[in-house]
Amino acid sequence: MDTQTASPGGLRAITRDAVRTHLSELAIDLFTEHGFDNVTVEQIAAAAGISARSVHRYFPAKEDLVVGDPTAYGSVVRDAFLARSTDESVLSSLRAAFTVLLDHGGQDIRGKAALCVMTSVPALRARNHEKHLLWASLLTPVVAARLRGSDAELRAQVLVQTALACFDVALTAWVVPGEQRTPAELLGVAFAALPSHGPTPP
Amino acid sequence: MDTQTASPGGLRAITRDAVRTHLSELAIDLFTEHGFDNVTVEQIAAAAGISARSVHRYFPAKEDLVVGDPTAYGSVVRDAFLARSTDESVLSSLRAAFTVLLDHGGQDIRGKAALCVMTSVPALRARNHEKHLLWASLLTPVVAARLRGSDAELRAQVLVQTALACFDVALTAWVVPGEQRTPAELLGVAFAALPSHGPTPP
DNA sequence: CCGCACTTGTCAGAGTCTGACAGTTTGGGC
DNA sequence: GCCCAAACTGTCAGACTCTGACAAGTGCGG
Repeated sequence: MDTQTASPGGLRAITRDAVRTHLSELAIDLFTEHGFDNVTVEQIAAAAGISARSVHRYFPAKEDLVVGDPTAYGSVVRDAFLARSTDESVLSSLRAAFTVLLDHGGQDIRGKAALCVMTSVPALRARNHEKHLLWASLLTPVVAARLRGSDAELRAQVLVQTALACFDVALTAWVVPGEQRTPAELLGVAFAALPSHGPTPP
Repeated sequence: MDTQTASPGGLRAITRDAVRTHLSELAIDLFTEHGFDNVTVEQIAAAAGISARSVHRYFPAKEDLVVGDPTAYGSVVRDAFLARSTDESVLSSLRAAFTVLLDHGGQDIRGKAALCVMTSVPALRARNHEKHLLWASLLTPVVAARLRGSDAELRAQVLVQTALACFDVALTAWVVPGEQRTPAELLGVAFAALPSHGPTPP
């Protein structure tokens, strides 16, 4: 039933996740070589030795092969935000929350290959943005709870979207050929571009 | 050849733009009534009295019937930004630039109906984000030219994306039923949610 | 008045995604 | 160890979006 996290109890869910990651890596390799639009789902299925119908059973859309499960890691960012002290500014807490995601993201961010494909195809960037919007719907309520004054909901949306923009820009800058810094460092540079919001926490 | 702007000299281009707006309004009405996914291109074509193939000649994708031409209004924002004084902060200039777009947008923003449909369907929100990314590619160079220090390109991307987030949040808040304020006022509230960037210009 | 460019309809096809059905495999309780 | 229900898979069929090619119609310009 619950396919979002590999519950350790279920043995079938483990193999399902294994097939998912295998299909994803296989597809990303094909996309990087021939281009996203020049690879059909049938070719991916043939390379994996299964039918095209089964590929759509694991991934509802072709773009999900690159973007991954939208529901994953959304609650991770929210919990990381809730764990921060309410003394620091909201943007500092958001910056820390997304840094946690970067450290935790060694699994979901399958190297630079997936990001390279994603940044080069508009349809994939759009799908990735949908995932970010889902994260925003989880983050906005908890952020609004820390704001005072009128229009808390609207201002929370602005702050969350701003943090997501920093996250996106940092990852986009990470995959350019000459770049040497880590994603966490680039995220710090991105947040530093915003107007002062207090000293950066340790 | 040049289909992006209705060059006043061409008489055929005028009718073409008229058909475009007519098709767009017609489609938005059908979408608001039956839902975006429950209306096929053939139904839109039948309602307009033309073939489905011709609809795709005016709009490359079905989503473009709601989103509109991505290339429009991109240069308007850029020129509005360039017209601002370099004394004020970059975010203030961006806020003023998008305010110009709101005043100018009586044509492109075809009432709240288009926005309502757009905000309710994830695929349309994604397509709209692609349009915003095209605007960002025009804005980022001129914004980076006003920044000093290292990583000007990256910091410019952050500021442009932040301004776009404010623009998006303001328009999304505008279409909620109870809202009374104008888009320009909501844009001011959105920018005010960011950390202080100097006094708001007149 | 006529040529020419633009527009339109029709046909055909590729590709994505979904539902239904039947056969097979496998996990887990007894 | 056995058996059943549940899950997985392949195959078939269909709807829909989008694209290219070709022929026919329309109106502007010289």
